[in-house]
Amino acid sequence: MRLRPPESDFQNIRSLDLFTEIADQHFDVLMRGAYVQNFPPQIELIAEGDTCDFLHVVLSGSVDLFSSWNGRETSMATVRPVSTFILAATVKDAPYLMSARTLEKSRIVLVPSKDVRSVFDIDPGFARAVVTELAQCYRSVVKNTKDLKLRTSLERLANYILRQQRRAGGATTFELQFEKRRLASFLGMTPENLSRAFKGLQPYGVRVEGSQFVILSQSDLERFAKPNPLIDDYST
Amino acid sequence: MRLRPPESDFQNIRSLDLFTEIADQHFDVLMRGAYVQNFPPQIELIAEGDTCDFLHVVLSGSVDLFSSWNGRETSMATVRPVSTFILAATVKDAPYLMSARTLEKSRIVLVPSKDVRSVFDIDPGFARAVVTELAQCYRSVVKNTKDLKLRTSLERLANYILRQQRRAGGATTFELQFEKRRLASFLGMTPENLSRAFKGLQPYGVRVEGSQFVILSQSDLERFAKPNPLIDDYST
DNA sequence: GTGCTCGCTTGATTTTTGTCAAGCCGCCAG
DNA sequence: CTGGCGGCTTGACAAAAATCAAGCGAGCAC
Repeated sequence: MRLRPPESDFQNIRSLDLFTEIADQHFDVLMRGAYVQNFPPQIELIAEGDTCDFLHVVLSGSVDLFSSWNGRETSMATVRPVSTFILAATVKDAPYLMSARTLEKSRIVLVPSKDVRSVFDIDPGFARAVVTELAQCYRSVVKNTKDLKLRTSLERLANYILRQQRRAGGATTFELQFEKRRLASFLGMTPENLSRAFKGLQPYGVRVEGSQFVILSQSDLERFAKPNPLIDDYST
Repeated sequence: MRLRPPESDFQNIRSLDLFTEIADQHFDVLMRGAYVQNFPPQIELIAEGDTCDFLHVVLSGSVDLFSSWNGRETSMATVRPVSTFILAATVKDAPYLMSARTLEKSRIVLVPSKDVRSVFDIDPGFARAVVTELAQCYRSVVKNTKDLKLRTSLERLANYILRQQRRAGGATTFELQFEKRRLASFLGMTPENLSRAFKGLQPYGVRVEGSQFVILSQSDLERFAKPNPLIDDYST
């Protein structure tokens, strides 16, 4: 089942921000120890608390990061191609704080954590990329915390819709990429409340039909949502 | 007002995890560009959205990191000596996501961000320390998010009390280091609800008198709080 | 087709949390 | 001492969110 990554995957991985500045021979070191694997949907890749043996790179498909406590569970983030996850656990050699499961059929590269750490120590370009990526991750979580603590669930949903619209290229119609129950969990609410929240946004020109979102009035929605780059712009 | 750090401060800064592995001459570079300053209480040091010119190091006193949106405000973290803040904005050269204000009279070192970035590129020991520190920060925020999303406010308070107890060396009696209103904000609740939550923990053996916390029954409190290292252990 | 599952929705209800208003109390200036 | 201020608490109430229960409807096995 486990295979060395073929040439075609190399290019995908190499094109990641994390690997653009790495020296060729160091990239080769990482890839020599790496495995690529195809997973079916709904497979638990890692469990929180486990020790961290591999940095994961999602080449295709998508992965849900989630956490549990006392019988409750919450979705923390969705990882889409091409990006990495659990970089922090990798560099700290600490246990995972989140579990991960495939949402759909996914192709994933596993790079041994100790290789990542040793290349970090000898390749300044890679070191800079790791620190930039980590800072990016940190800032994303901080933004998420601000979203959770400063906004009501209706405001979170409104801003989520605006962010997804931006990701979809600004179109007034776009698709939700996963189940509504997962969206509810990500936004910190119950599926029932998400249903009601969709209705609550109708007065601001939002229509939801199945997994299709339609924004009838951009200005009304934005006036209500009050998006802020220091919360909603995930690129900085 | 602005002064180069005197020798006595050097030792404090040098002893930070961030600077133990840095080469002497690189540490000197950072300190040559640095300023040390004493601030009175309640001074806003940085405002979210500002560009990041300095890495901040708290030598004494304490600093509150907080964020605002749409007229609301929430406390994100408290920084105590000796540690740094806004490392992520520094390495990314991106705008601050949080504002910072002194809680009490505080002594703070300001290290120019560009010096931090340039030393990062030439000093592998420092680079490793930066990435470790950032990973630590990231993991702390993830834990905080899990706390917020998986627990009720009463459970958050119970676990907060247990964490503070640990910080205080495990004693059954210890002091809250700041105002209750700030604790309420940090825990994501109103001051009124915090008051009621204190009462709600009385059946589990928690007594609050002024800023004094007394744990009458460790086991009852722990049975209710269900602390978990993947949320409550800030050292890993 | 029928019957089933599963995710989503809806309504009724309870629980939790926030808001508003008032009062208490320690602290400090005058 | 006295008065005022600010933080904390309390109670009554309103809003938000979770829970419970039922029903809908698309997809699928048979």
